[in-house]
Amino acid sequence: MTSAGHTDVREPISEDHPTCRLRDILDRVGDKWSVLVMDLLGSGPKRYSELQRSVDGISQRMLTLTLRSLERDGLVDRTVTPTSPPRVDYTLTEVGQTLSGQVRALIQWADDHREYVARSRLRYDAT
Amino acid sequence: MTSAGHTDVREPISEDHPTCRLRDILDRVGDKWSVLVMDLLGSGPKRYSELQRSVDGISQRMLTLTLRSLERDGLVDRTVTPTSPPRVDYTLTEVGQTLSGQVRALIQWADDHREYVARSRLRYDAT
DNA sequence: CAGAATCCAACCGGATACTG
DNA sequence: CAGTATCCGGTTGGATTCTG
Repeated sequence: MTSAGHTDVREPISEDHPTCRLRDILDRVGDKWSVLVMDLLGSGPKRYSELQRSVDGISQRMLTLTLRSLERDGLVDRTVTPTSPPRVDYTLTEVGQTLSGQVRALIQWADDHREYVARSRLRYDAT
Repeated sequence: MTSAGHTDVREPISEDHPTCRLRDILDRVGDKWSVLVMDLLGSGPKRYSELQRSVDGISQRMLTLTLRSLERDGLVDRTVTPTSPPRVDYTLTEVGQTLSGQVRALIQWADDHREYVARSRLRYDAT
């Protein structure tokens, strides 16, 4: 589109290619902590400390960054109860739940093909 | 399961938690280049140089690493034609195609919610 | 053409310490 | 309790050079 002279080779993927504009969504799904947190929130609202205890190995820093990011994207709601000490609850939004569903489908795929991938790797590594 | 004394708090996510064993699959989906390469291969076999031209901005190093990784997992087939100069074609395997389908579903989700996410971010950043 | 190998800068994320 | 701020080591990936 930008220049002439192409034959039948696909256009290079650039900024306005659909796949690229979806990068941030894919990053989200690929993100270790986001997936784990969304998975936990899928079973109901959780407090900050609850998440920290449940997501094994997550640092305070990463939990906060992950929640902020999910909140920014409208996937998670943050509810502050200004008691003392303060209480903060996190919930999946409706849209967050639909993404969570997609992730679950992906997890299903992985489950269905775990053996296959494992065997492929063994075979490949034997070379 | 490992220790007593829990109330109703979920078990911490550990190595043998399903979500963790699927980490490598999610990493694959979240990987910038893997998704782009699989997307391209979805429309038919491609040569190495063809991929390099089509995937805008990918370095030789990353293209090779990505293809090796996809091949290792049994998602991509590599066919060498030992002419001179050599010719190498890459194709999605059957399993690779099914994953590609999942990714497409995810891309569909992102398409359906792009506006929502964009607006969420604008609102959040305005704070 | 299709890679392999090396080098190095940038980013990521864990650990730690501090706060309203 | 629910964070924020700072430091810093490890990994990632781009640029470059070389090869069958």
